[in-house]
Amino acid sequence: MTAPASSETLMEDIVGLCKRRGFIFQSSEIYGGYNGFYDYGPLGVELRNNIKQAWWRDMVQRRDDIEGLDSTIIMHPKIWKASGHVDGFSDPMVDCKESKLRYRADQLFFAPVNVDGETIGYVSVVECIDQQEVAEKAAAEMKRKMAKQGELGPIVLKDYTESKPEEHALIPSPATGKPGSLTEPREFKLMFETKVGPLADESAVAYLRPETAQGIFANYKNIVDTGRVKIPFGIAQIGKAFRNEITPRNFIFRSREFEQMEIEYFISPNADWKTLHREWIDTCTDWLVSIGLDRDGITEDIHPEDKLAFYSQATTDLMYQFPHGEQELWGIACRGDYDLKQHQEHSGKSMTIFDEAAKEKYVPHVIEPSLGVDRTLLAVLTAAYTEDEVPNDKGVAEKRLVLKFSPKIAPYKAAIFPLLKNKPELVERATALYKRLQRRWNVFYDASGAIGRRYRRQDEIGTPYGITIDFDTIEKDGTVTLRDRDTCEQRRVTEDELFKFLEEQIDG
RNA sequence: GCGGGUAUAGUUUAGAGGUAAAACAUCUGCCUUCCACGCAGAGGUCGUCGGUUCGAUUCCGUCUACCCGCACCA
Repeated sequence: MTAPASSETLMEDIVGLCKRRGFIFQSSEIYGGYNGFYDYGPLGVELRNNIKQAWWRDMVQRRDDIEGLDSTIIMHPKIWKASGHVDGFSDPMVDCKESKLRYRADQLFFAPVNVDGETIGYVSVVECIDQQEVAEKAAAEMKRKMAKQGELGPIVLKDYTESKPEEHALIPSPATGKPGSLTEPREFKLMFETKVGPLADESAVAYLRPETAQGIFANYKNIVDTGRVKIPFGIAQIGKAFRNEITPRNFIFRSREFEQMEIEYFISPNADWKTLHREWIDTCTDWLVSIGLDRDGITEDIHPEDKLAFYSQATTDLMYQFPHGEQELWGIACRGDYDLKQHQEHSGKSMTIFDEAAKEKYVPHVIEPSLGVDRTLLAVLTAAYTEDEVPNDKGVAEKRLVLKFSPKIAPYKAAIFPLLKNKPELVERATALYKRLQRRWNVFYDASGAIGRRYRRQDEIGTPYGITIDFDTIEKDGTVTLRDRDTCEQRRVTEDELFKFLEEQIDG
């Protein structure tokens, strides 16, 4: 009867619901919107905060081996030099206007073809293992086609970033083999730049962080020196990060301003990192299930060794079935000692730690579980979005839209209703209960309209429980009705039972 | 960035070269003893800028945003 959203839920349904109910708005909407930026409305900010709080509680506060951190968004530019982001995060790109293909300029190679010292044309090739061979074959082919006699000169491949402007019109596109369709190399800076201090010259250039991880590495020494930490231990951080994505797409899945929840978990270089990696993958999966994702919807994508980033020993992504397809949700990477070694080298400060248990000194290796808040929120919305049918007062089945959030992360935990608005004794009793509950949880009070309509409204924003004050409450035993969002079933409970129940469901 | 499509109330849509309509939602009032009840009221410079025209929300162009594909995503 119920169809868990996942694949058959259209992104548009979720976007529409988010707008209609005040979860997520497009940034700067009154000025026509701003590509890649989103704002969180009254319900969205509650959901988002609840996700972050659940993560912080489970990963930091309820663990003995992880410390928290909150570092700045703008840090010393040398950090990004050391991490490799300044060099690696801005790639000049070249487009082929004819084939619509795009190449990274440093992966597109070309060479002039010389016959008896005369340049008869150019060949180009996309970076590959046998690129020299491919280029030489193309050059020989060109010589043959042009029916040139003479000695073919050596083919010296250079990448496109080394090309001279006058050569651009002569270099063919690898896709078409014809010259003239390639654009000038254009820089796509993936880090946002700003200037720090009153002087706006080059020396003042600083970056908005493209990840929170480097703030952790930069503070590693501080925490080792002050935190009484012992290997293995982790440092966790939640914070905004910024990437000037070429194409932000798919709602909040890829945006230019986003928030990360990252842990750097430091281990001995001699540790069995494969086992520890596996443990982290399981911990992360369990956590996603605990906030309401379907375990069957989570799959593991193990990056093949030859495709790994240069710093990585192993990476496994937890994938989730989003409305736009199965996509990366949580990356769990074994980064070795690359980052700490880089900072040790660039800063000149020792990043070694003395391992009391093993009586040895080393730069620890690190496992990095890195999760996006916004992606998690989208996954939670996807998992929660459900259309089912419930009978109305005439017994006819009617469509119902319900967000089945886990009580832990639901924006409102419960809604309190007086059965009727025009009976002061009901309103008074309901208001009193509302005030009591509000001291502890984010709850909602609603007196207007038919009771059924009020239930449905709460269903659509994912409030797990409805509490109704009726005539039995004030005339008989003081019990209230507790209505379950997912089953629509009701039962009578005393106020004490109510508090105990909510405590178990929400804080448990 | 490229190609294609779209843009009308909070949402989903209708509409005609002559200053706009429906359903649902929202808010207010009345009514209502448990799953979208009923009645009365409230809301729009038709995405932006420009052009054609006596007159443009409608036709044309620019920009912006969104959707689909390609490419990109250390």
